[in-house]
Amino acid sequence: MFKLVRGFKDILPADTALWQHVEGIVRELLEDFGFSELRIPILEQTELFARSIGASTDIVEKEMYTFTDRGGASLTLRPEATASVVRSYIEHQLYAKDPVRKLYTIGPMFRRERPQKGRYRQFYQINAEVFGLHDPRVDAELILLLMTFIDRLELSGIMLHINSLGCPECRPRFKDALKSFLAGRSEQFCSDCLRRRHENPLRIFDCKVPACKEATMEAPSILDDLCEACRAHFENVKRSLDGFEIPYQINHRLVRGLDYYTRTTFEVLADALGAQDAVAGGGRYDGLVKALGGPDQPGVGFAIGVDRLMELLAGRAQSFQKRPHLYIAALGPNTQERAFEWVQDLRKNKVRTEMDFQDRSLKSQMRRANKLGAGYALIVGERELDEGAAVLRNMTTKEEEGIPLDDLVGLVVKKIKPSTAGSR
RNA sequence: GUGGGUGUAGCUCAGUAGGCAGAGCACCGGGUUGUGGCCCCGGCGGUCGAGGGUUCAAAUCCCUUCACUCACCCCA
Repeated sequence: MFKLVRGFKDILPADTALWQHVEGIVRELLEDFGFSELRIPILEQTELFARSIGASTDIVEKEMYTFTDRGGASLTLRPEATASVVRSYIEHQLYAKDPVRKLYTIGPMFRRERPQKGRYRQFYQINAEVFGLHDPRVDAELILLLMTFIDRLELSGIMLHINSLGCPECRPRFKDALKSFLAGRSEQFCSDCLRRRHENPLRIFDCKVPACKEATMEAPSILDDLCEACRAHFENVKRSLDGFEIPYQINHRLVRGLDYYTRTTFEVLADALGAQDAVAGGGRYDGLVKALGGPDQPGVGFAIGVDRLMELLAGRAQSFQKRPHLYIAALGPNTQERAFEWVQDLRKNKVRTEMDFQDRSLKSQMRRANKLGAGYALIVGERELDEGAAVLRNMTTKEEEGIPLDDLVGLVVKKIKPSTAGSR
């Protein structure tokens, strides 16, 4: 028997209605905020990711699905979306007509990590990116969009963390300060941190080992070392968030995994999740467009981890399942033939209709109507054919009434349609 | 890549001094010769993850392997 590839998963019919619902909400919201959808491919040249994410990051070094295609090119299944969006923005010169662009994209990403709760090798992200604007209000607006989305899903136990990572002006300065702080304390850190100290010192703040956490308590904070422009930017973001009345926590230990981030960074954490508790994350990446060969245009964006979001919504899936409006219980071959025609005509009228094809007992058919959650059952056997009227039963009130066969479809549509608005 | 936990019916899981593979749910049928949910009865359904070993006898003991899962790493 064939099985799923490790770390990959099927999203089964029981869950797809919920996925569609969530995607519907976010699409509507994004478009209200002025975003347009961009559909990008799943494959890119490997070099794109090495240049954007950072050649020495774990993602690029050991997690990408990279292969050589038959023409000899090195291609990679995208591990994230921003690089592709930027590539597209540059390649099609979307900035030429208007440098200010708000783009979103939804789709799967691929990273060959060891799977665990909330982490898959193929996972889904909703990405939103804004190009061409330096204004800190744009950062805040993006966060507002994200939190509004979370709000609409009625999630609780959610926290927003924000930080600033500075810019090429002030971050190197801070890195040096941090390095010299760490210099004399190597015995206080775990082996991972000692490695991080060289590769990406900011990552030390991310360590989960209690001793490391404690050892960094007195470490310098990037927020104290920001240059004047970055400080002002961060203050403005906070002021806007306060204006929106969005609660947030300033977390100077918040670090991004990808190299391209500058200034504002943020993460949405959910305490109902396990170790992988970040539902969304993002920030500003002012140098990326230029670094990838485009004009010197700034960018801000975020990614929502859809799989993790779904984990938080688990249990709600059932209420989004589509249920038939009508189940036709037909008894005997003659009535089945008539019923088959009615089913098609009713569907043309947008009445979700099901019937039985197995010539089963009325009891069985009623059971099935009930199981499917049908709003109504239409019962028709030889007796009804003779009398010229079928029985329409309301499955919740149990009320029954005769429906003349000559205009059955029309009458059923009239009878059922008005009440279907709220039914699923 | 590292460490822990778990693999028995479609699902959730019982089942060790080694001795005929079980329950609940789900599914199908019946109780009601034409009316669903509750109840009752019956039925369907398993190479006990895989391979090897010990034994008269292995779901159970031993070895190997695979998968799933949680955590580390890394990250949405």
